[in-house]
Amino acid sequence: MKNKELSRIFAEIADALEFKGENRFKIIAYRKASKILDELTDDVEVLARRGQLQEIPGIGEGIAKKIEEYLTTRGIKKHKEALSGIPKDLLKLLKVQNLGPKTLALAYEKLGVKNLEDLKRVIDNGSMADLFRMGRQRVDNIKKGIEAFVRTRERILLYEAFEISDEIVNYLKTCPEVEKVAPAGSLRRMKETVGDIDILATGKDGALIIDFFTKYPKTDRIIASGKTRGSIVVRTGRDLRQVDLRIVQSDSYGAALQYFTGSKAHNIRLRSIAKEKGLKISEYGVFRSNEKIAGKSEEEVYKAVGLPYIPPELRENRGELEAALEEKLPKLVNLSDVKGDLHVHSTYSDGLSTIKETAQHAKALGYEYVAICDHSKSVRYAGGLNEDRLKEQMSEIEKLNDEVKGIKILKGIEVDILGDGTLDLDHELLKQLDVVIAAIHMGFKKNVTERIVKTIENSSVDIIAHPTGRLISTREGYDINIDRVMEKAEEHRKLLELNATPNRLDLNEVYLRKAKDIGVKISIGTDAHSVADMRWMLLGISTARRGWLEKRDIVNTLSYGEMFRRLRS
DNA sequence: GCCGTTTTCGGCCCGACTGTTTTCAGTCG
Repeated sequence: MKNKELSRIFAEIADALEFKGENRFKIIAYRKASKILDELTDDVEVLARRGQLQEIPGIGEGIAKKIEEYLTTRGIKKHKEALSGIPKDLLKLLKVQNLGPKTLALAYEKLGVKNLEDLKRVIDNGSMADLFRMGRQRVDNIKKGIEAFVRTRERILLYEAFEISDEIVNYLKTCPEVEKVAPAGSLRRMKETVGDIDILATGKDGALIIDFFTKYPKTDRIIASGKTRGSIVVRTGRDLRQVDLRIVQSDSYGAALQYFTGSKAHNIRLRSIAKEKGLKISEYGVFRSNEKIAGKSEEEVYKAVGLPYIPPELRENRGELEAALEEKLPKLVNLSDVKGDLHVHSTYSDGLSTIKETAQHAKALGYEYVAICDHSKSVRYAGGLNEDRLKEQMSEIEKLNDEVKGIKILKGIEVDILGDGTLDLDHELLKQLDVVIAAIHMGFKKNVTERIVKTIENSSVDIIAHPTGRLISTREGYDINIDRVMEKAEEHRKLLELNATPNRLDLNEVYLRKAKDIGVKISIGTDAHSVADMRWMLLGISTARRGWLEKRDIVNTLSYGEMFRRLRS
């Protein structure tokens, strides 16, 4: 698929045009096209062949032609033209905080800055500060931006962001001026990775709260501090991470929460809808001329615009506003709908908790069942089970099922898919298990689609684990034809896993939505290697919600009996 | 560059903070 390549090219065009001071709406259009292509599950080449490119909202005549140009000539003239006269590494510097396109262009034209090294040099030798409208302070801010640019990873995993934000939220709760405080931003939307951490608070004296905020013990430095907004950089282990706090009065809480939760694209679209109705939305409320008509709660804000409440996980401008207008929003699955975890490891392979501990923990979580799915023998580094060890485990589970009441322990395995698409444990033995999850852990580049298809056709298999094999921000995932896998899974009524491990979340939200459209059911498993990891179910459910999934799309929301019938059907 | 039951031209969300300025540009979210 050429989707990602094209996405990158349009992002580069946007950056280049921004640097050159082009019309900003044109830049927005290219950015939007880049995002669309990045999230598109259909092959852009197929759409182009069918002449359907312009059916995608945000792709018009100009961009469609450029996509076609790329597909036939392997290049885009506009891309080359936009980048011409710009040194290769210069645009990367747009990611440096406090250094925008205008300033960068000035530094390039007047001082010949071509890359990070040049930028550091002109800052240190003082020539940067002599530029028009610059000065010591602005240069100093750019210098801090460079430090962050070098030291901060782009985005962190959702659960890491949670840990940071929880601590700061709890700190803020100790401030007497603070009334309400809650995380917002991509964290509240439960996006798989989070950039900056956004927190919203209400209180009468904003300046006092911001001052308290900036005194947070792990503050590395203060970026901004005013009456309604503060911004600090906190030290989190080896990394630095920006945290923004916004303060509003409590009668604007809903409007502010809505606004700061985003996404940006969702808000822009929402405000356009409001504008069409003669309304104006800001973080302070919904206004008709100068009269405030809503703002206390998010429900109130959406209602004022004539919409039902839209859950944060859906707010990405991926059709949720249209669905809301038509009263067709999905009834999203909730954590409380989950009746069991279908992928947990034990001390038999590389897990840290015993089967008994796992069962008791599952019971405490309110589950009806938990599936013990340890690795199979070819995953040597994880102490995978051979046939004999698996039989031992099966009889222990049978014993424990008599001993531990109120929870069903399922006999399972995470069996390895070998290079030729066969499994590494005996077929007859697998047939005796309750749950068979099949997974690829080796040979990521070798005929992956064919191996998975063959596995789906294997009657002893119930679930395909982490179907794309991606590791968030470290590994791309297998070269896989996901359409073919989903169609086969649907045909054979097999389940695809939503693996809830923080750096997997595989299937991702985009593929989950596709699975739902195709009619493939999903099994959420935490892949827990200790009872504490079982809390990751929340990440799984959040990702499912971001993929528009409802209770009926997920098998482990079924009661034990129903779930078991579904596996055996 | 995209888009259109008021438009094929003229819009395109809205506001805070900072630093450099005597009224605003740049950056960010």
